[in-house]
Amino acid sequence: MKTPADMVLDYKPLEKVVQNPLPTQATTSLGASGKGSRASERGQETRQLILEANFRAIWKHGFQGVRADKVVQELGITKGALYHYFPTKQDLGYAIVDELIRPMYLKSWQQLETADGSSIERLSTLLAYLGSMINNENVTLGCPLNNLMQEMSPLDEGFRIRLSGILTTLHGYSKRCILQGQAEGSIRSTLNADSLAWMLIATVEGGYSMSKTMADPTVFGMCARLLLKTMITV
Amino acid sequence: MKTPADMVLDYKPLEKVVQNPLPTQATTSLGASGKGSRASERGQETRQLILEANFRAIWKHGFQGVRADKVVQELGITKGALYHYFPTKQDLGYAIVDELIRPMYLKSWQQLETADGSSIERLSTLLAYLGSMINNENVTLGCPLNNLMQEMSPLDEGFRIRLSGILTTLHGYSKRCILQGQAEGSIRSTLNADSLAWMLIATVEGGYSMSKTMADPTVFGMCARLLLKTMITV
DNA sequence: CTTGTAGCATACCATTCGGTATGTAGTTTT
DNA sequence: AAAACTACATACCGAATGGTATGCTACAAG
Repeated sequence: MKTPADMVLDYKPLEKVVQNPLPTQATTSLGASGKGSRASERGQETRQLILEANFRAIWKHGFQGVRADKVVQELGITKGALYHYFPTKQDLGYAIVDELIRPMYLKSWQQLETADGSSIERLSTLLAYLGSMINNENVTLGCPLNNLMQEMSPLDEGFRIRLSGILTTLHGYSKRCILQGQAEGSIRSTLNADSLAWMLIATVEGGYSMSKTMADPTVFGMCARLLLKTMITV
Repeated sequence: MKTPADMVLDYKPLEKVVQNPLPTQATTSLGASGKGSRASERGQETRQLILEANFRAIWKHGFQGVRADKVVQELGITKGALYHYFPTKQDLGYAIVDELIRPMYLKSWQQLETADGSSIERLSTLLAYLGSMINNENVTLGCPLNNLMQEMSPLDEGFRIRLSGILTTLHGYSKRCILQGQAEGSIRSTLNADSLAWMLIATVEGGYSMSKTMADPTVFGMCARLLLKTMITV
């Protein structure tokens, strides 16, 4: 019989969150953009292409390593379009965090509260899903959130605030899921829920980090499986 | 009475590993440098200054973000000296990993094998020591090793190999310490030692990462204390 | 004492980076 | 239909980046 800990590596991805990580278009600061007009539709499409291409570039090269004009050039777009939508590179970076990275992570971690099953099952499903995101091609790219945290937190307070906001939200989802699990009796209640929630996120991000540098997707799975095992009531 | 888990935050740093992280000068590629000569002594001193100043700069700005000539300028050294010792920026980066970062981490983690006390005490001491490295001034700088892993692993295989080598060594220390603890009966023997060793490193690095972005040194302590608690025999 | 060489300093250089200024075709508003 | 505005394209620009070329001094070896 399978324990929840065993489930971790059995999981098969059901959704393509990463491929289409945008729930709804965030409202831009354009005050009077026509709502259904052709031009603004095409414009938003271009804007979106710029965002997504630069997201992938940042994933690999880091924010400082990205040359935004070269990135858009490969889309057949020129600097004109780039600086039309994003006056500075910083604006582009903030938009990528707000409109791509944040929704992406909230969507997957929110399932700790909203999905079916027991707390420990939801945790197991999340960890399995996160593990399934890693493959041999992208393993050395690591976790986009973690990458950006490492690079930008000491350099730009705007980035740090945005990223810590995401972490705080993930921590909230995790903590409430853990508390529920402790009430259900599936999670050891001697473990402080607040600390355990931080440790969950830390182990996930750390596991990604290990897999990334070891160029070995299995390291994440080992961490995730063991983390789950240590949480479960003995 | 204090449990090992409580010890984590009680620790007071005994050694200044970071301030003087260099055990012995690594042999350079200089074939025929006089052993005790004045000139080469001064030369090695300059080389060392360049290494350490750039280490600190990389810690904050990342490897790509560092302008090595500006860094040495603040030491009153010019580009001539810099490029005399390090033909390219990459050479400088590799030297910093090999001669500063690697010895620094090996020295602290090796105590998992060499220090006195039970396995769980040595683990507790290490985690406490690592936690004591974080203060309000440097919290947003994070862990130099983790920073470099995140930034450089996907970009430069030379960096990745060096950094994964460090991780492998830390994993070895950890695993043997854990196995010994399981033999002693202080660490839960139902936990796979290999996986647990990875999880230890992942949680440490992840904890640093969380503290860094949250700009809150206590997060690391929460993760470390709880990690220890989940390992101990119940 | 000459010759070589380590240990720098100074000046120069091509490329790149992030950004600006300007033009213009199409679209929307009035 | 005129005016205004959006959505780009093109060309240009100053500063920074990473590096090179050269020269000069002190010391060490032969």
